[in-house]
Amino acid sequence: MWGKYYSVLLYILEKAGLFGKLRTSTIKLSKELNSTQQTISRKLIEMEKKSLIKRQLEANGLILSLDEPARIFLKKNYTILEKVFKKKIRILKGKVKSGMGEGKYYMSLPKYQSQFKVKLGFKPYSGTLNLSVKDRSKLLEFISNLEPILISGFKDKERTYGSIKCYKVKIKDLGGAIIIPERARHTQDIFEIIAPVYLRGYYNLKNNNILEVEK
Amino acid sequence: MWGKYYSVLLYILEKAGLFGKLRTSTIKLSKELNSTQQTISRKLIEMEKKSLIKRQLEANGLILSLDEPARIFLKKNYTILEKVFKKKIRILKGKVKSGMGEGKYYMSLPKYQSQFKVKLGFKPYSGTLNLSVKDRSKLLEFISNLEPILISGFKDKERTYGSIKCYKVKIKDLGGAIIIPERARHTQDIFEIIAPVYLRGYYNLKNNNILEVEK
DNA sequence: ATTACTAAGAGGCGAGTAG
DNA sequence: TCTACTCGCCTCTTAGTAA
Repeated sequence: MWGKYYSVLLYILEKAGLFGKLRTSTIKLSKELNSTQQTISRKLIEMEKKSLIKRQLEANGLILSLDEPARIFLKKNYTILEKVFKKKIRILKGKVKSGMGEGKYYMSLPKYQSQFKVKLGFKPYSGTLNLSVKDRSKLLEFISNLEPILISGFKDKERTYGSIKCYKVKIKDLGGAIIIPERARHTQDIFEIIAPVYLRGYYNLKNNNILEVEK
Repeated sequence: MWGKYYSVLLYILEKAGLFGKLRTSTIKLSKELNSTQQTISRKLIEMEKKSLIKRQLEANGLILSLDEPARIFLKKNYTILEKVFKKKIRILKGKVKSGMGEGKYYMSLPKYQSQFKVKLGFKPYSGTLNLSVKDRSKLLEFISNLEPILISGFKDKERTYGSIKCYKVKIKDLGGAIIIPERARHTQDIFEIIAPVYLRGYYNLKNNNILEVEK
């Protein structure tokens, strides 16, 4: 609806707040918004006509403030964004699945192991537990506001071992981590977790049991 | 920067979340966003080229999801809006000023008095205290997230008495209210408060003393 | 210094329509 | 049905410039 004016509105909001006044000039605005003096001048006039802003000409520039319809418009935008960004998912449910044993192999490599111990604060059991989610987006959303811990990759004579991103989580009463190899097929809906113990044994897990991972 | 695509991005975000997928069609989108099928089709292609979205053609429509740059862009927008809308100002400072005695006259009118008692929960002292702020925007911002309580106006033989908006506040240890007559000169930087007692006497206030009004 | 008009060119929009 | 192309129309942008 007023998308054309959105960047200007947001700029005024940021600099002056909902009710404040902003001393500026069309030249300054054009630089800050990657536009031209002429375009800003015209837009401000249009916005004033549409009651989006109040505009006051001064000797060396102008004074701008938001008008009521713009305040309502921006608030509505905020409400939509807030719904998404404030929703903090605390729990991710996964279904226990069998892996192919690659996890066990990689976890056993000393160059990874030593980093895990230092960066995660525990010495992981030398194997991973595979969990599946309905949709990979669930996993991505869950980790999106977690701090990634980077385990660096390395080379030996034969091949290259990629780096791994870890996200610390709680698994029932244990501290553990979700691990995501940097270059892996990100297509499937399976992720791996590690913990100081053999999780399958420790919690007596069978395939297709549900396990909750918590922030 | 991507203002042109903002409404589409916001729509996908709202319907699918940051990582989710949205089954839709260009026709459906065009209706929801007040545009045309052609324009939406073109925009989606452009957005895909700019890596704003992922776009998957299906037999009867398409599947859309946000791509990383769009997630970052939307998050940045949210952060700016959040700073403004989350900032809850809890205290408003005002400087005590002399009024012209009109406050006392209006507050004494029984048709206002009875409403104050019922709607505010206290019987106000029959006078108002005038406070000035540096800038009226401070006042507007302060009351912007408070619930207005409407005191209706009335007529007698001689004239009309306008309605009044009240906002409950705390004044030190007292419950009181900011009162804003509906049709008053909104130009000046003075507002009035009422309380169950004569505030000037109760707190021994002199002109130009600072008084804090709290939510 | 400013703001803002003019005019020409760039680019977005949408009806018609193909696949 | 659906998506997406073409093309005429129209709006928006911006250099030049007046005030």
